[in-house]
Amino acid sequence: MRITKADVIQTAADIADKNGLSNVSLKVVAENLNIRTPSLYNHIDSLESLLREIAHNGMKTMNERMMQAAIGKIGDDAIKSIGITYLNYMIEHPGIYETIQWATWHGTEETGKIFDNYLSLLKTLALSCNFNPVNLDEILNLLTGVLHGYTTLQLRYAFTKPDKVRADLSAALDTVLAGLHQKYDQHEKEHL
Amino acid sequence: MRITKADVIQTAADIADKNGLSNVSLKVVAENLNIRTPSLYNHIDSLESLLREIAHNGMKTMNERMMQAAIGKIGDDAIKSIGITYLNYMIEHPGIYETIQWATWHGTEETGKIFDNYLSLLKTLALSCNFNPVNLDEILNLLTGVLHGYTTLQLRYAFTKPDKVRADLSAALDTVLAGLHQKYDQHEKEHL
DNA sequence: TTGACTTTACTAATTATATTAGTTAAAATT
DNA sequence: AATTTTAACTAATATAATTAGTAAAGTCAA
Repeated sequence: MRITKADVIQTAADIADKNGLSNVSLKVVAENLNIRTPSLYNHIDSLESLLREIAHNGMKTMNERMMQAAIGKIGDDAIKSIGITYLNYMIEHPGIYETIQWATWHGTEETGKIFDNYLSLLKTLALSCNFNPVNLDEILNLLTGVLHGYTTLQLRYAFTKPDKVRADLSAALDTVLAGLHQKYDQHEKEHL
Repeated sequence: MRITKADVIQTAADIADKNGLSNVSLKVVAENLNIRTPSLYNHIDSLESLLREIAHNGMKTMNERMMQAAIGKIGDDAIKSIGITYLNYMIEHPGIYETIQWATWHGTEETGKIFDNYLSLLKTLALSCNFNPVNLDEILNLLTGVLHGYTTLQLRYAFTKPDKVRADLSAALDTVLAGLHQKYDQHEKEHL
């Protein structure tokens, strides 16, 4: 009967997934929780901060899932695996993903930190691809960019043809990785 | 003294660029135009539709600029050129770009049509790269994805180090194009 | 168990904004 | 010049976020 902060965030996230971010209002969240709107302020600071918390929760969950997905894998294989995991999360939680994009523009330090955790995972995996560490930043920028852009633009097809979109993402990552290997692969020193 | 629909959109777009999309309200737009809020309804249908018009205007302008930028160029050169143009627009008009992203989620048929024009330009240029036309869709999806994702994620650095971000985007596109060529280049028929 | 304290709910009131209705004057059109 | 359209206005309404102040229920130490 008593409501916790986690309940509030969860409920709001569910509404976002079902009806879109623009339909998340304190009024609707409160109704879903069977409390009055002002009571929400016992758990949150403002609507904005609630949205940010939805985004942060989502980002953290994605990070965890991607870490899980990378376990036991290295190189291109690992990169593609987390890419598919990223896409899958977005298909499952389009509203949360929309909120994450909102947070790109309305984020705080915390938002940046969670994003850095993601970068840090990608960095480890990129190193396992045998790329020259000197170019790591360029490589990360490209990988994060492709993932974000590709999944966002393909999301509208992802509900009707999820398998095709997944396969296409995999192919797209193959292409990008091919380019990266051609350009940044480290050659073993031949004569020492 | 009399205000036109174009004035309203322009004013709203300027506010978005200066203060961010979330600070675009009918109240503020009206104040900037020195009219009362309800008078705006002589020009627009709703706040939502105004935002959509900002996005559509911006997308059309980008399309025009990219077409200009592609004139006299083919192949990788042309692709990179429109990529830089895309990034430049975003740096100049972050608020409009934010609105375009909003329209990704709240778009109409019209939004789709304008996006198709962009795709159509990219398609022509991709064909001039000598890629196998069979794979055109995959190629377009990757190119649009990289452009959107890369620019979005790099925007925060783009104001302080625009030249670096531009150079990095160029390098990233080189990488992607290298991958695309390796995978999709058409081999001329050798014996006819 | 009781009493202090904290948490979380409530109602009532305030503020801000979008939107509608109805009106009028200027501009454009015939 | 008469008519129609356009675009401004004021006044009113609706909805949502937020604040203030209060009460009940839960927690915990003595």
